[in-house]
Amino acid sequence: MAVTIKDVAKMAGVSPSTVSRVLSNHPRISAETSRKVKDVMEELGYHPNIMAKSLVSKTTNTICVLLPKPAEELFSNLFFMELIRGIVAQANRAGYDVLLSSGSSEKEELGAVSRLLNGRRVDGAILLYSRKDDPVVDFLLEHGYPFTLIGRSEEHPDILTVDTDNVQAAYDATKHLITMGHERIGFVSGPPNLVVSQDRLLGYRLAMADSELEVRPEWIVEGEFLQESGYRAMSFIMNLPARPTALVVVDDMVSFGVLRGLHELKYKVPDDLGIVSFNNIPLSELSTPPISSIDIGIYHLGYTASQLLIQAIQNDGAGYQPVRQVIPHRLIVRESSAFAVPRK
Amino acid sequence: MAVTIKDVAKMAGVSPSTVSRVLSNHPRISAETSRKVKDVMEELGYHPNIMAKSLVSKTTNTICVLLPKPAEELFSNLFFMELIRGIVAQANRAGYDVLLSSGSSEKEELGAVSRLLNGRRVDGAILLYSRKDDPVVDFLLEHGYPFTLIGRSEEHPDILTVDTDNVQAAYDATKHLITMGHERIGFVSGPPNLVVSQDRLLGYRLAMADSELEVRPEWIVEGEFLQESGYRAMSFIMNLPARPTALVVVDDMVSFGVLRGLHELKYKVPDDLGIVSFNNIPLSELSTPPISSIDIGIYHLGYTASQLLIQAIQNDGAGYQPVRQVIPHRLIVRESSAFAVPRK
DNA sequence: TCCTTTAGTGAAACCGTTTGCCCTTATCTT
DNA sequence: AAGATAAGGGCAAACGGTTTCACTAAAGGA
Repeated sequence: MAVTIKDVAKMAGVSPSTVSRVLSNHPRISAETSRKVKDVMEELGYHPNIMAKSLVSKTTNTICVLLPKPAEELFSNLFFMELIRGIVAQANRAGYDVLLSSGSSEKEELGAVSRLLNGRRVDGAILLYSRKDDPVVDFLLEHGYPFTLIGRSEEHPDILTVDTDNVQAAYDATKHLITMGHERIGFVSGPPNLVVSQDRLLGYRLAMADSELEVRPEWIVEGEFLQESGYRAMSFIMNLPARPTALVVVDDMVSFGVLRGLHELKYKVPDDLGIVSFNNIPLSELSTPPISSIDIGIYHLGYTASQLLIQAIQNDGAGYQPVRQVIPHRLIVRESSAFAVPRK
Repeated sequence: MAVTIKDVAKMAGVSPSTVSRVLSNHPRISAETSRKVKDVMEELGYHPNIMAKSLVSKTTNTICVLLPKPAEELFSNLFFMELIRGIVAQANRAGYDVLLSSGSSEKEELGAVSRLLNGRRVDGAILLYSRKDDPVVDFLLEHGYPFTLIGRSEEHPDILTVDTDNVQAAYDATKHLITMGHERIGFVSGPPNLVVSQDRLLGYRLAMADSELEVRPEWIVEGEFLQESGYRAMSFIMNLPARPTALVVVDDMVSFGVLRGLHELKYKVPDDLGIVSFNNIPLSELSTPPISSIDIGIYHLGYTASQLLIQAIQNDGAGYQPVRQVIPHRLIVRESSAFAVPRK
């Protein structure tokens, strides 16, 4: 049987309340008593029971990270790993624990959220990315639970979010290729129902328009955030009669697919096709060739999401206003866009 | 104010005890009462308070994953991602939540473990890999907390572990290269104080000995589980007067480093250097060229670790005997070891 | 018909903390 | 010197469940 606050109290010759107050540094405890109690705690190896504490304080010092439904595959993406790493680092620093939760179906997903939040097991949640009409967002909003969304919600512009300026990022990426001498530039996009896909596509279009370059519809290919998509997009694009000399690719994983396909077909990067993509996951610099990528500060994104969530939790009710925080990005130029060899 | 068991009881015209029993499917509740109570729960939107439940049941239905100290870098390794993915999947299936915990220093690490276990916030822990003389292992053992170690402990052979037969795996990898016609084979190892490094090195030696092939000391290079190590190992080895024609590499991430270096120096894989490595992380097939790798079933490893831990928790005390479970591995042959071009 | 089972439920104690309120002393005020 | 104030602690009631025990009513046994 574990040693409780009462055991300490008895041994120190004080009441349980006093021990509790020592624990929370209550001002009305004399230095002497505090000393004495702490000694006893040490001696007995006392550790406060977190559950009991949570029960009465109605706060768990725990947040949860909700892995999106198709987590099974996506989870393999280093992107999420980095995100979680940032979240955990900041949460731990702030004295919070992080619970990981995934559901294999949408129903399960909602069930898990409901169990965790309604069951008062966690104080708030982080959503790793934004889908359209996300029922989880609706649920959280409806119940007034604190949460941070990584990304941007079209339906709910006024919730707590941490995001990249994806339009600008894509603009920058595209401009970079243009600067390197490319004129025929394609775009490999993600699922059209993800806000991030839309934003990046828009940025690409803006940059092309600004430079008065033509954008042919067949140069824009949609897919998933998976390498297979990149592979497919690549074969489609390389078979076009007038094919682009460079590609803006929505995600590094997708670029890996493109790269692999090109390698199989004996094409050279960047000579035959320049590439720049997004996210700059830790492996972007390790591929052959290393991929130029927009660094969106994934770790930082997670770190900030965690920070804001905890702030929201702690100021809940106190007229807390949700924020939309934008994390700056920057282009990392590597070999995949090294120099232009425009072909006519 | 959230709706409690008492509210339900009042509304349903029964006692709280009855509601509680309905919740836990107690056999001695009439179908009629059960029906009635459940309706009321539904109507009121009742959700049991998990903390309260934990307090009295002295069980949290939560396990924690302890990220090793230098997690900051290692965490970027897809290996851990896969592991965690497996752990979470199985835990959730068994009705357990997973808490992620990392400490930036060894002291913090132990503090975290102690807080979580002693504070009764989690029922058990999973250690992601085994270090020599791990103080965390000592702590857990000393207090009798259930835990699973992924890997193998030299000091404590009789604890619950899930592992790969790394000796055999390395043997297989090496034999494969030999079968492909290689005779001069080197080995890029990990930190010497990790059991896994030792075991794999041993397997390599055994295979070489079995085939009566020479192993030159300079063909064995130690490093970290990081790509930089691979890069360094590569440049060292390629500068040897009589260099190997193939390499067994202790981890895929390290192979990426090797690959990158070779690419920079315009060497071809597998023509100039055959490579086979371990773990088969999801990116192994995406590199250029794709890496032959021993698939150790990372996900499965995590899944099993979780499963065994939960078993141990549930049978704790009931004469539970720790197990050492070995997950089978298999070689995935890809381009990096495609066919031998032995050089004299 | 009377006694023992058995099924179904309620009462109350308890899990380990926190905290509002009250009660002592010791220290000031005037 | 006596009432007021302040400082330091203790009591007991929550927090939201679970579980032992006791109780009632119906059923079964002799």
